[in-house]
Amino acid sequence: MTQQVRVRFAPSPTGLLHIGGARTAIYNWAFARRAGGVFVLRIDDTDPERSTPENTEQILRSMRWLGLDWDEGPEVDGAYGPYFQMKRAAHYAEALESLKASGHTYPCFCTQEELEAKRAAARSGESSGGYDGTCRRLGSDVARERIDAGESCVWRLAVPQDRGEIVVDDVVRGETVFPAMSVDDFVLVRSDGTPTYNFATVVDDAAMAITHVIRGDDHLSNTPKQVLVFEALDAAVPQFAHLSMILGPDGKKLSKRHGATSVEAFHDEGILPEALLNYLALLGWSLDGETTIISAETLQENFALERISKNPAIFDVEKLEWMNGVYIREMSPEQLVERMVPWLAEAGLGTRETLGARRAWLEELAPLVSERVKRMTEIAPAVTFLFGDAVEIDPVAADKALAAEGAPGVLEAATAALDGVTAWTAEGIEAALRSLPEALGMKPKPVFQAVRVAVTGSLVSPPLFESLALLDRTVALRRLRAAAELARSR
RNA sequence: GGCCCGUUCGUCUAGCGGUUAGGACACCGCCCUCUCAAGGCGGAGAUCACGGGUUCGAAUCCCGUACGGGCUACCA
Repeated sequence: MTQQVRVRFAPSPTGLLHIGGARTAIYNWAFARRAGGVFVLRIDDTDPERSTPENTEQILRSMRWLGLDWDEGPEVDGAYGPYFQMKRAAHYAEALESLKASGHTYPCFCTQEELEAKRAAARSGESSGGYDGTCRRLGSDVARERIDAGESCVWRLAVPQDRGEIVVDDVVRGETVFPAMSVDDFVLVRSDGTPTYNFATVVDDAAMAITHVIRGDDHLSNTPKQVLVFEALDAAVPQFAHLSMILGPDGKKLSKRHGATSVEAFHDEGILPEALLNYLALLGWSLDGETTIISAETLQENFALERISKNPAIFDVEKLEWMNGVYIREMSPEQLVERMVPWLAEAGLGTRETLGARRAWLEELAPLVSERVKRMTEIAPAVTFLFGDAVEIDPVAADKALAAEGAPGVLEAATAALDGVTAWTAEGIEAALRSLPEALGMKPKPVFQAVRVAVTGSLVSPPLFESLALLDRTVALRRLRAAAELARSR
């Protein structure tokens, strides 16, 4: 019998969903989908100091934006809830009781100061570090008395003395062996009664019947501890898969220093969710070594833990941008318009309503910009000249194209030619302007550059004829005349 | 310090005993061209971290070393 695959992504709401967490979530999600299993979202909010509801909201929003839907978790009821650790106190209490009954835990009365002293001694001396077991030797009667006397204590795991080696079966790393000696009697429950991470995680993973734990590399060293807790609880140990870290361009752990690291920041900076998902999926996993563009569907159908790479990966924004450009170019005009309207509105080029009323016009504009932008944020600046009457002419562009020899004549000729165009379409406009260079005895480039600067205000723009066609003829002519005036005055 | 993990073009990776070490981003050149892009074609770029083994044969297996990283909390 094969049991149902159940995986979980367990972010801590002490911050936003960042790139590393997002990738972990993607892998868990894809793995669950591929296996026809269940993807659980659990909020590990056991740090009351730093956890906030805003962060939780933010995380949920980022997950949804990326298209990572969960089967159980916040706002999605399931049979294994609640899905906030803060609401699971009863489970931890119950687990602690069972550990007390089986003798796998003991109370420790050592103070912070004593522990600090022990640690300092251990560092300078020989001992292997970790808790020295003072309270483990106390004897249950004495312990009982001190608890009854109201002395506060933590509960530590009594690591079996004869455990030998702990073998962690990791799909990514292979079998990793830890000497049980290297695991000390760590704290399960704090003196205030709250569980520590290594305890809560295991209690929940066991209670939620998690079959595969896919998480960051930084937890690999915690795994032997957790294996011991699973064993003490007499629970099945899940299959593990530890993912390498994502690093910044300098090879150091990714942080704010490296710029945007939260999923939300990428959204704000014009990255599409499908591109981020694609990029992250391939940062540490590969379909075949050839494929670079992969859809969420393909990912769900092909993701395999076995193809996760072991080495840490450096986050390369340039490649992400390239990928984002690919997705922008792949969109149909209708799709692109749908997606770019909010960005245009935000840039002040209209409201969603006024822009919505110009759908057909926007759909003609879309293909003109789609192949020259990498991020959604670049669209508005590239098409601003198509909105409004006048255009602001870039001084450098004016110097280069308008102050050039013959510019006034070019602009006058262009004005006349366009004035006579019968069909105001890209084709009609091109037909009218094509013959201009020859008629003026000039090379094509300076002629079209002068017109471009006059109409778009810039030396760089979408194709001239198509752009003109999207402008009102009167607006275009007015701009040409204004530029001619400007050119003459130079 | 102890215990773990990692190391193939600048970057992401393919490779799982025999390959001219493949692909993608970035870079360079050419073509296309009204600018910028996009696209097409081509190029440069990896003594597979280093040193020992095993083997007829090693990027691939084993052992060291170096470098990088993680854990070693009443953080997660």
